[in-house]
Amino acid sequence: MDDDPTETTGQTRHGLAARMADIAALAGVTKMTVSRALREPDKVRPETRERVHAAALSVGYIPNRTAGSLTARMSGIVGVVVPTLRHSLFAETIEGVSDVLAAAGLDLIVANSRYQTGAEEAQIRALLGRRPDAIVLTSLTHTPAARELLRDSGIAVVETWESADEPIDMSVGFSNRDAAHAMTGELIRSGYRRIVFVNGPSAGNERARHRSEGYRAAMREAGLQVRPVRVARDVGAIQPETGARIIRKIIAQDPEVDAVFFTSDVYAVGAILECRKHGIGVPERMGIAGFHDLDLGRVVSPSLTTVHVPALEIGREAGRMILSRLKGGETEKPRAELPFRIVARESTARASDANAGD
Amino acid sequence: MDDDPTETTGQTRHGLAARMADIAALAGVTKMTVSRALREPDKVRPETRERVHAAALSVGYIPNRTAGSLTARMSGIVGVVVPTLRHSLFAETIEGVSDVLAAAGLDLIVANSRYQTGAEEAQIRALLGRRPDAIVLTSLTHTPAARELLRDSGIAVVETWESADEPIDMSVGFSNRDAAHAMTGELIRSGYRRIVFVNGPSAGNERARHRSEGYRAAMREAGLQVRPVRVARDVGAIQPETGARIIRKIIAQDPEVDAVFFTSDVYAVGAILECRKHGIGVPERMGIAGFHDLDLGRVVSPSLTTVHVPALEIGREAGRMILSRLKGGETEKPRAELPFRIVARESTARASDANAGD
DNA sequence: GTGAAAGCGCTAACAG
DNA sequence: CTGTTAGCGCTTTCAC
Repeated sequence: MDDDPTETTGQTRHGLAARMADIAALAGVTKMTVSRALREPDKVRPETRERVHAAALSVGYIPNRTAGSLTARMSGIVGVVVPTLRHSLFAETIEGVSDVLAAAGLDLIVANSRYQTGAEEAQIRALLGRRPDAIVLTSLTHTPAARELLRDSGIAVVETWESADEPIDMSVGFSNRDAAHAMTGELIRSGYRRIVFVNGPSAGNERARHRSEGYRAAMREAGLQVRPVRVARDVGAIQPETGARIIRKIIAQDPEVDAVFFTSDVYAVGAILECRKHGIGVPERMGIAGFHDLDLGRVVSPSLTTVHVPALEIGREAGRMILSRLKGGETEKPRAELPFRIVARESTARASDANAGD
Repeated sequence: MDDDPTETTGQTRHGLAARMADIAALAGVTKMTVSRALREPDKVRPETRERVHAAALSVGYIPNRTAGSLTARMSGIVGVVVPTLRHSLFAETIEGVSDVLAAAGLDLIVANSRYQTGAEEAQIRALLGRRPDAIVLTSLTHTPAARELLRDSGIAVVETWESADEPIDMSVGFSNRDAAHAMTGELIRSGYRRIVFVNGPSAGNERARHRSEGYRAAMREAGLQVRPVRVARDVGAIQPETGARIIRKIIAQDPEVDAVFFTSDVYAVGAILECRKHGIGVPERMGIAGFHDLDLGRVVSPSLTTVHVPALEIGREAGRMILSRLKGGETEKPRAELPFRIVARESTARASDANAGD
């Protein structure tokens, strides 16, 4: 034996206080054998293994992974940065990542950037201090410094939600352009012609740009007039009231509009309620569509037509990418694009389901 | 100088590869001075401090907190166990914890127990391997082993949501009993008399028991007949359909019932939709109330009367408790009970807002 | 199959 | 204000 941790106290330490050396002493082996018995049981003679396990159990020993990480140069930690946890979609993505990684013994450190790229950079820097084996980003945009930090770190990075034009490393998301295109097409097929798209704040936001593009392309392809994209701006969190305000404005300024496609279910639901309040028939007089497939849309009346986004599956796929990079030593930089789904409900179901074509 | 990390390569390492010794060499000081300059700048002469900071910046040095944790015997990590992330309330609580702790430089490891106490115990065990400075529990029940593990660990533990009868350490929640009592009272004041309470699965669930008690007490106090509490059971996640099914059953079996108080907004919303489908007037013929104040309830028609629970504030308070224990070295075991709020909306707003009295 | 030596990168504690 | 010494608790890398 190379050390006797009990020499001063004469007592074996219990629980978290117990060290590997305590177990070694109890089992009459060295730390190294304890380490093996716990992590690579096959490499230890069954009899020894039993003794070690019994000793560990007797004092409730839980190995200190902080110490382990330091030597092994693998922390078993994955960092996840989200703009907020109060948005069920990001929470779902985290749950997806967690599902896959927890099974592999990896722990998740979750940080939220409060929708500020500056804060995101700070969070990434803090995360890197923990020497994570990988980082998952769900935010929209990153500062150049953040990108450089991540690139230089050499660890696995998965950017999610956006299909980044120039990804740092790996990425998994869906096409916002195609989704907006598909939903616009759905509205056209339902007989709407004078369709307005309401976007979120577009400053430095690829997502917003892609969705606008999808809308415009679909309108052009159908030979319909591309109307100016409106921008929803709310103070703080996204609110239904903003959707209500916007649809009021649209109806006042441009009464011939017959459908509005909102970049978020929250706005769309606010718009539906506002229409009902003012006796504006949805879907007859006005079609309304949203984005995200939140629970809200299922419950509002008329129920909301929307785009279902693969939030959970994005998280799972991000987890899988990390695992294969970590375990398999894969050197590829996969970029996955997952399918979205148009969910047609009452808010665009015109009785006269007029066909777009002639 | 006590070491020269560049002796072999002759090169300074960059980014995450850089060690404190590299910075020390660059700045012409020892590691200890670098350590101080970075963590306790006041204890270092300004001139030296500048040199160290410049050196650190020049190679993009980010201190390795894993190593720091090992020596300092403080990991700066807080573990949070939630039953799921797909429930916005738990996500909100995490965000609250994060708000408070991130500002103090603490990182959150989030684990989810999938609503299984066995899994929770496993998650706690895994968490303890990281030697967190504190653990926040949002789950309902814990295995005896989990409680023992936590107690023996000696770290700060905050149990949230439930006001545990016999807390492991600290706790912050609200009174489910009082909340159910208050909502039942609200229904009575609105003129309802034959009120049924629909609970969640009550096996080993204090919360369910407390809510039942609150309902019963309020009914008794008003001299009304306490009706059998029904139990909602759904496979997997809580679903509106279950609420629909239950209200159908209630109306069929006990037609004189004039109000149903559901233990979750999700059930309540399902019930409202079901009533509308069958032309059962809400709130006239049937009052409906929920619990949690989810977004859903604001949007359904008629809008849902519910109990607002302080999810975010619970998280924040948990964070504050941890900080004061960690920083202040407080030795108390605070138990906070935060206020809920009855949110009266249309689903219980009888035109004949009959007074309960005679 | 098991052990001994060495050290991961940092900080506590004390010295000066 | 700065430095020295001595580990934290574990795993890597050879030996045997």
